[in-house]
Amino acid sequence: MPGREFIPKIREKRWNLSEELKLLASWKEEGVYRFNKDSDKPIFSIDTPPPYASGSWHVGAAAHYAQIDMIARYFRMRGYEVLFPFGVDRNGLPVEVQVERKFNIHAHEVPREEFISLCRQFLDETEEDLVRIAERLGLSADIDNRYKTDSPEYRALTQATFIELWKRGLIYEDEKPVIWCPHCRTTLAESEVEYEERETNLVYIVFRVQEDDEEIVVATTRPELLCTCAAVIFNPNDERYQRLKGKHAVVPIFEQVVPIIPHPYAKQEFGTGLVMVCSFGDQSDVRLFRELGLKPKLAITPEGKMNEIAGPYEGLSVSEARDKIVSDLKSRGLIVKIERLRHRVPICWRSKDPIEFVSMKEYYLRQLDFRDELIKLADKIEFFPLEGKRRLLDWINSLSSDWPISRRRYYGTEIPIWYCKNCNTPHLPEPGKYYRPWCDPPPFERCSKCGSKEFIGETRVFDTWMDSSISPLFILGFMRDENLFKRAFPCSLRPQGYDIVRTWLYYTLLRVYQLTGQPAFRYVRISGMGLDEKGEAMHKSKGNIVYPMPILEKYGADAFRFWAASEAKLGEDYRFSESKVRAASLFLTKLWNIARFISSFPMVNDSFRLRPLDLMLLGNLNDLIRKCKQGYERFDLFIPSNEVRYFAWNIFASHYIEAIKPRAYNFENDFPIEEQRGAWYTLYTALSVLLRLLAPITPFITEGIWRRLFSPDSSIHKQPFPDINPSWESPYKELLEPFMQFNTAIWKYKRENNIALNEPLDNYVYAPRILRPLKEDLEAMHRIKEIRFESPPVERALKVGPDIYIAR
RNA sequence: GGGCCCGUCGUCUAGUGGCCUAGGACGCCGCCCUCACACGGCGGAGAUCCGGGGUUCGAAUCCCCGCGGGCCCA
Repeated sequence: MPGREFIPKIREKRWNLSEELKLLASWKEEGVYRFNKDSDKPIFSIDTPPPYASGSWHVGAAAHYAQIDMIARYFRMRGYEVLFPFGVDRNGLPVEVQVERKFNIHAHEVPREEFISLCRQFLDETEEDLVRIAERLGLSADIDNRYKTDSPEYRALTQATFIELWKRGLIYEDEKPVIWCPHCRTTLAESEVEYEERETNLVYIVFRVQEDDEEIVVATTRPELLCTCAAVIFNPNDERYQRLKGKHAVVPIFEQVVPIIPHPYAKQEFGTGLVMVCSFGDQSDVRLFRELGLKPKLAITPEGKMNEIAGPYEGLSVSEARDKIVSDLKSRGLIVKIERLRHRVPICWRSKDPIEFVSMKEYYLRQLDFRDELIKLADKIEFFPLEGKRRLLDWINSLSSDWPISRRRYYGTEIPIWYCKNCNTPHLPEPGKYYRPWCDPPPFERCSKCGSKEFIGETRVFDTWMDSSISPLFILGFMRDENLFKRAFPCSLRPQGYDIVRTWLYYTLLRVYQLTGQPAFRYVRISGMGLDEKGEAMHKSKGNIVYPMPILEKYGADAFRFWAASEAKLGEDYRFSESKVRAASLFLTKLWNIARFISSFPMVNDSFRLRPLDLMLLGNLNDLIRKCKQGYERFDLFIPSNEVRYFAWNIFASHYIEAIKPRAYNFENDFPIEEQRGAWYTLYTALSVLLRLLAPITPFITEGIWRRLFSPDSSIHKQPFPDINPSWESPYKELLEPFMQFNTAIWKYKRENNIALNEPLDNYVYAPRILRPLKEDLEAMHRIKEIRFESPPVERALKVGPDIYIAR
């Protein structure tokens, strides 16, 4: 029985998943991925999105982090010192909303300390969950030293940057109508507003024209705002209402007299074509008031109730007032009709309650002045894919007000200001420490203006994006480690989803530009969203979240990671599919068995001679390296994962390995020993390349094979990424296609004629001349009596493939 | 209402004017334990390239008009 002499060094028939856990432990121990800030290597830094600790990851999010890890690993193999931090975002409204729901409380009804500690507890629990998944995924990030955006160090930096911007005059306080969430009781930024289709009533209300007592009908979705109505408008092209121009309308119930004005905002098809302008039903009301020079009256309190301006409706909630006023109008016969209407309602991104406009004194960060500069700045950053930049520019162009950065909430970074109790002058402390003005003693002796010794601490906190938007500065040591910062800034890569371009990306570019005058990043990678098996977004409320842990336990991190790499073209949404994870694990088994086969032979480095068949493979291996590198460099893992899978399985295993078996075993001594060694050399060389091409994507199994076959003591993750080898280039490269076609043709013929693949083929086979250099290999591989490279005898030849014939 | 993006087998995708009677992977069907692998091999079915019109000797690929989906702004 042949084969006895060659026993595979790898005994197991497949990769054992429990080895993943052992490797995790040994990597940790060996510190394979540790960042050395004193290294001479160029630094590649990644501004990893700090996951928000208010919920666990679903498979889509886990896939995103796995992708980022692959990029980190690639650049490490390319010789960069990779700064791959891991942070957890813990500030802001989202956690407060969750805690309020969980304990059924309202933040403003509980002592502040108590509420904060409930938030912290909640965050600690979910954070633990995130960390477990991150570790199991094999993220080569510095998870143990993870940063938290609510740590004193981080918050001190947020405050320090605020103090800096304050000094530069970029912060101002202003009382004006703000976007307000009555549920969260806080101001919101434009970016925190979402829109949702909802059904409401469109109420047709009778107004009287003051000049001639004519009755006109105005349609509105916000009848409770009648008391703030300041004008009625119609479209300048609307023939029906030209006669009203310059006249005045009397608002029912409240009897205020308002001008009737032609304005293009009024759509002729909407309602009656007459629209009332109130302060404020929506954003366009705000604009119209400004444009028409009207004086706003705000009738809604921060609690979402009507105030004294609403007269008899004072104290009612918005929706109660709406019902009440409709029934009052009805009893006076002032309602013509009520229609159901579906329209887009602006809502709070967290509580999903409709937003209102209330007048509030808030701090603002100037951003409108920076629009042109930011648009120019975007050109200095490379976007992958390019479309991500469009989203950013669209958003910058649509900004209409400065950024309100103060929030009347509790779980956030405190605004570091004390006010003189006597003259109210704001005092800012020295940057560098973490300040809590609502409970800390003021760090001032006396007021710089009036000398008073008493101060009142600010109670508001920052919009959480004030924290998140300095993440690249934080990780690079801004204001804390100037050496590192000088070397590493701008940050190399920002990876993120397209859903937070207008928030995280925009605010980061704005703030980093204001603080440093430079683009925050060299590259921005914008990925798509992970969807469930049906292609729908995963939401807790929808109950369709697929959690990663069970998948990781069942198929292993490598299979999951391979799926994450191979499923989504960069920038496109991707669906989760368990069967594709399983398919990925099948490929890993295939890879394992390729290695197992190769491990039957000794690794050789000399006394070998390559045959054309070997050069054919190696030449194509060069092309593969080229393609993979290009993919990695565009941060697109889809390319290397699919290219390597195809090459390893459908070229290397199916065709090359099958073809060199007779030579690698060489039981009949058909080949000189140097050529046998040539096959061994090629097998190991190809495997080494394939493993290293895949190492960033599937770090576990590649490491497992690497340590068994190549180097027991040193990690594959410390190896250089494969380079093109010029000596592998040869014209034999072109033989690959015809070679595979030839094999397919013979296999098919044998099968159709009930000849086992290992049985001899006692016919002459005619093949295209180009294959002549492979004659001996092909004859041995298929056990063909003889291959001829000439025209076949027409009458007795059976065509089995392109230019391939079998003589009968 | 305006702007931008997208639309290829059931699913994910290749494709950037001729190599496409559209390639691969998963899934599906049939046959086969061939000495690395049955978590394997071989073969098969499966796409009028969203619809319509045009440019061109030639279009999935370029242009126009629809339809559908997404995002942003009104």
